[in-house]
Amino acid sequence: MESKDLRDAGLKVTLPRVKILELLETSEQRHVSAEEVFKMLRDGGEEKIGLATVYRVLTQFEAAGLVTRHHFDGTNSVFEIERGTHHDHIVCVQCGKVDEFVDEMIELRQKEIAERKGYEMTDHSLHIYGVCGECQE
Amino acid sequence: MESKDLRDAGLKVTLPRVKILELLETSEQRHVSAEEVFKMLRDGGEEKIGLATVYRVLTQFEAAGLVTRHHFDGTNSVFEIERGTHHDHIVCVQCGKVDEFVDEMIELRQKEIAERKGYEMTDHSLHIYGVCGECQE
DNA sequence: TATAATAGTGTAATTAATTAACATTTTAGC
DNA sequence: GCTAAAATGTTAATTAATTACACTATTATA
Repeated sequence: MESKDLRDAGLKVTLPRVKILELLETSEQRHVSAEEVFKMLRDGGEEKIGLATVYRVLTQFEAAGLVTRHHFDGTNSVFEIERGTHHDHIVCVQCGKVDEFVDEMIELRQKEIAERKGYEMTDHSLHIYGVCGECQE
Repeated sequence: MESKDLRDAGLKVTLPRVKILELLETSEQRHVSAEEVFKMLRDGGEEKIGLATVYRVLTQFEAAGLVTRHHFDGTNSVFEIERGTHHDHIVCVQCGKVDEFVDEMIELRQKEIAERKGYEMTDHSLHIYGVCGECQE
């Protein structure tokens, strides 16, 4: 039930928020841009929700830890619903498909590097770009 | 001599290109945005070079392999002159300072991960975000 | 359940980064 | 030096994202 998650996040339960959260939870694509969310809402018959609201809601969700924002390559941000487990991404440069992975060794090395350089690490982002199996033909 | 590099890259030798390349080679900051390049040119007395030219030239340099484009966090792209050696970045979230590092272990693991997932790796980007020593006070 | 206080929304306008159009200028090879 | 092809500067257009603001909906509480 999405209303629970919203309330827990200290957000009022409103139609746009419920619909967007629902959409993020059920979407085929796990990584969607604000524009895409907007279009998907439209396609789902939700015609009254404005684009600005989508941006606002996604930003609030990010602040509340419900979603994570990624800047894959350049253009626009994509959002991903939070499932508690940290992971990095591997993105197909042809079709845009996104896979996920975790590598404890890499995680550890990063912490060490930050420390060695005198930084207090707050975050990191690792993206591998490549051509996925299907696009290799 | 910059003209040599430009010619080798198959680009005509023009004043904007020479100036921009020179600037990238001598700048204190190794990572600069197009706007910053533009301002630096202005400050250096080069008042006729337009912002659009700066963007164009930087994009051409990128295509020619003379510079690398990075998308640190969201907003705008920054460019870095190519020095042959690959490296990743650690960015201070307070002051924007950028340090560099290389870790062979991480490099290797990434290749393995891409392979395991069936991708032909073309590139990768690893950014560690944190608070640098100076900003920790 | 009614209601006031507060927060959220939609529309339209705005900003910031980047790109495109196009007339003019410059470069490189002859 | 001359000419074709490429590059530039100015200005306008795009794109992603944010803001202003009047209006509406939610929720705690009576």
